Amino acid sequence: MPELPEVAYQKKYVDATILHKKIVKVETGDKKIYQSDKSDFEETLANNQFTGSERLGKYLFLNLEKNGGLVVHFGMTGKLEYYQHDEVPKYAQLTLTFEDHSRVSFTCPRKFGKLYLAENLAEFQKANDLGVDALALTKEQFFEILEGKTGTIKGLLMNQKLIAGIGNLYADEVLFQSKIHPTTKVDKLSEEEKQEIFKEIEKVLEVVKEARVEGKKLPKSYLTTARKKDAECPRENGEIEQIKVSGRTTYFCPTCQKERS
DNA sequence: GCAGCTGTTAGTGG
DNA sequence: CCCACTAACAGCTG
Repeated sequence: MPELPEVAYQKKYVDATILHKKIVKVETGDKKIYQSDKSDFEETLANNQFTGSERLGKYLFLNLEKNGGLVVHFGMTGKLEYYQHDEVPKYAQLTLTFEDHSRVSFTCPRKFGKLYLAENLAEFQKANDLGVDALALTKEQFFEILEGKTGTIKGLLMNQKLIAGIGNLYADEVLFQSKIHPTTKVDKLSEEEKQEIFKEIEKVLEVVKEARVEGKKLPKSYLTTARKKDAECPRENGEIEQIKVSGRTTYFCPTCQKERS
């Protein structure tokens, strides 16, 4: 459940399910998920309640009535599940029982997720060196971030310290929509190309977020729908290629996205 | 059986 | 310091 659009969906989900209910029981799981002592989480959450939520990049901040809030990072497989029955879902790493007997579990099979306690989101952002949220990014901020960078554009887009919220999938999508080769060095981009990438960051994330939140499919013109070996380019310009960029599997169309010499 | 995967981080090396 | 690459984390899928 990881990149910005999927976390936006989780935000909508918790807003509709777990707010304003008193937490009467806290059950914690594997210590590695918890970024501070489990006892701190138990003490903070018990007899408390969530009053709202905020998203920053791939992180979800669940505001508590007292003592700050709970921050969730979903890793690659984490999600929040709200339910009324007794069986706790498999791979639950945190389960909260509310006064009305309903429950929420943070499940995380691969245990790449993380839970934090924080005073507020701004403090958390600072403490964890997170960049500006990809959907709050202004053109001026984006151009400033690009200034003086020498690495690949894909590596930059995925760097959470610079821009928070874009991962492997949507970095590829933004570059496909912008018709820019993923290994293009940032200092080789023209002003028009930078402008185009900025425009597509906002567009791609809005379109995917809308699709995730409303449970709709992605447009056929999206690379994300053709993200596998031997797939056809959505613009029918040949076969999609797979390479490694910044250590991550990368899909692109060699015809639409020309490599820089 | 084995490789690969929507994420992050530590370590290495250029 | 910046950047690229690798391995590691753990479970599931093809």
